[in-house]
Parts: sequence; C-alpha cells; structure tokens
Amino acid sequence: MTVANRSPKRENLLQAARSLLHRQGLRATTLADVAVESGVPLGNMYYYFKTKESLAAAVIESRLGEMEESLTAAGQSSDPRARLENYLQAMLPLADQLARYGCPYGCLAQELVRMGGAIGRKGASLLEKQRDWLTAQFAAMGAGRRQAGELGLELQASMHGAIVLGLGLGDPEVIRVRLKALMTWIDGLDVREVGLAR
Amino acid sequence: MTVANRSPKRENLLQAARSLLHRQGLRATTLADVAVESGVPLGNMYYYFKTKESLAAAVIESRLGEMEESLTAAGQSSDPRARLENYLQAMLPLADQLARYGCPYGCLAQELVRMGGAIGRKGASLLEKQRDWLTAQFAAMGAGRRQAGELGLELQASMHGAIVLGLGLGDPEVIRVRLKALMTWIDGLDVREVGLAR
DNA sequence: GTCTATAAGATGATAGAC
DNA sequence: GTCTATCATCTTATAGAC
Repeated sequence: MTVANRSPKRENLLQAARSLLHRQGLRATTLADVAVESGVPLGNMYYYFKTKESLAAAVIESRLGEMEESLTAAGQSSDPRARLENYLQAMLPLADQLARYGCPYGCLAQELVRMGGAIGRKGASLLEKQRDWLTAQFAAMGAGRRQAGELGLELQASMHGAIVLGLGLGDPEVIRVRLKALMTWIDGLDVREVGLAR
Repeated sequence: MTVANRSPKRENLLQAARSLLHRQGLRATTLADVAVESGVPLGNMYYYFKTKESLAAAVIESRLGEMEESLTAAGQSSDPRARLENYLQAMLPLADQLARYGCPYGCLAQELVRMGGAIGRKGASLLEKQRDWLTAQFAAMGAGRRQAGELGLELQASMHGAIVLGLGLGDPEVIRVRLKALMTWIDGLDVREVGLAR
C-alpha cells in the first residue's frame, strides 16, 4: 500500500486486467489491451504497475480475495453438506461464462505455474485455498483427515475437469450436467461408509 | 501430402514442435525455439510449414494420431471394463510428466479453443475423440445411450481435472491418487444399478 | 532444397514535456 | 500525476544468394 494503491485509475486498470486475463489469458493479453479496456493511456499505466508481472500479481491477489468471498458466502449454512452444495449451486449460473473463457482460477493457475518462478507459486495458492476449504467441509461431515483430503481432491478435480471439458468442447451444458451430478453425489454421500470401503 | 511431407527435416520440426507445445504451450513457443530444438535453421522451416499455424495444425494431427494409437492399445482387451482400466493404467507412469507440463491433449485443446477460429475447432476434436471412446466403453458395459454419455463425461472430467490439479498444485501424487481411485470406481461400477438410481 | 540476412510489425518499457 | 513519443527487443515471415 505504498503508492496510489486506492486511486480510481488503478482500480480501472485492475478491473480491465482481471477481465482480459480471464477472457484471453495472461500471455495473450498485451498492456495495450489493458490500456484500451481501462481507458488509461499506455504510458500512464507504468505509474501504477511498474511491470506486466506486477499487474498480473495484483490480479492474482484480487482473485484470491474474490475466492475468499465466495467461500465465505457458501459457508453461511450450518451444515457442511449444504455449504458444499451452496458452492456448486453458485457456479451453476456461471456455466456459460466458464465454457466460454474457462475457470478464472484454474486457467490462471495453470498459465502461471507453467511460467515457473515466484509468480508460478502464487498461482498454486489459488487452487490450494479452494482445496483446503473443500477438504474442511468433508472433515466437518465426519470424514477423517485422510479421507477428507481425498474427497476434497475428488470434488475439486471433478469441478475443474468439468470446466476444462466445457471450455474444450465449447459446451456449457457439460458443466451444468456435471455440477448437478456432483450435488447429487454430495447429497447421498456417507463419509463413514466410504471410509470403511477402503 | 503435397510437398516434402515425409522428409526427415519435416519430421524433426514436427517432433520439436510437439515437445515444445506440450512443455511451453503454443503461444509461448516461438519459431526460433522450434528451429533450435529441431536443428533446422529458422529460414528453412518455412519451406515445410508456411506459417506457425500450419505447424500447429500438424502437431494437432500428430496428437490425434497418437491418441488413436493409445485408444487402440487400451482397446485390446475383450472386456470393456478392462479396456478402461488399461487406459488409466497407461497414464499412471506419466504422472510426473503430466504434473510438470499438463495434458498434451487438454492443454492444447484449451489453448486452441481460446484462440477461436478454425484451429479452435480442431482442438475440440481431440477431446471429442477421447470422450467418444470412453462413452463407447460404458455402452459396451451395458449402459444405455444417455447413461453411457454421462459416465463417459464423468470419467473424462475426472481425468482432466486430476491433471489440472497435478499441474496447478505442482504435485504428481495428486494425479496418481486420482487415477487409482478412478480404477477402483470402474472396478466396482454396476451400470444398471446406477441407471436405476436416476 | 538450404540458409543468411533482413523486413515488417508487435510489445514491454522508458524519457521527458506538461 | 498524466500522457505523447519513442526506444529496444522479440517474433513472424520473406527475399534472395547458393
């Protein structure tokens, strides 16, 4: 929070970058794109973000905050099963966007991690935050530490896999079908029984 | 097959491009990269591939052929359940590569489809081919048309989700755990029973 | 068919006037 | 703080000698 971290122009740049990075990806988005979309002249951007990477880092921070909010919103229910279903339910109306542009967390994380370096690790933190929350819900349902981890991973993989296919096949219905199936799965899941089966 | 489609230099270029597109992605790979990796001088590449896009198209064709081969190899068993397990089993030793560079089909398809245009549709064909084969195996297990499609989608989404997480979290163990769980799932799956539950 | 040199354009970043 | 002009570099693609 050193310099101009709250100016409206900085906010315009960040919002434009968020949108463009989701729609086009980091590599495909030029600073000229961000300048046009935000209405801030190219040369002026550098006052707020000294490099493209620092702009990307700000987008990651913003996405982390956004995910935090969505997890908190889904976490309002007292029943962990309902919390998971809240989370999936909230994704349902986003299916068209997700099939068009991919997951704003997953795609970004993949792109960042493939670039390597410090920024790559920041990308992983997006997925870790989500995984930890999902795992915590299964733990609250009575699953043991190990089983909760496996169920959390299973659900997260199913969610991201659905979005990859929705994007890759160009069909949002794929995402909707899978999300509904996952809600049904959670609804009928007995963690103790699954645990004994292993 | 008009010009020099079988020359060793063309083959070198194609192999280098295959590898680089998997490791770095299409956008991040320059023709200079391909030139260095293949040992073919930059200016000479254009005799074999007139544009970067035509080189990418050749890589897609090559990946389609590779997938065809792996599906055929897994399809040697007479039991459809065994065929699915063969396919997953063959992925298991690739977990480290998949966690490092992502799925050579899924990542490519995602990148292509996000670029739009004719080449985007070619990316989708990679995933369609895989989905159709998976679905066919469930159909051969006795599932109805609709249920086979849903199971095929579920398995495909689970596979690709596992790879996305393995890559994003930088942990190949994630992929191994999920693949083994999927094999167990297939092993215990009764398609008629699942069908009745809906 | 092969390869060097280079054109043409895009892109991240900076200089410096205001 | 803002913004135009521009630099330096990278990247795709071509020209043309061999």
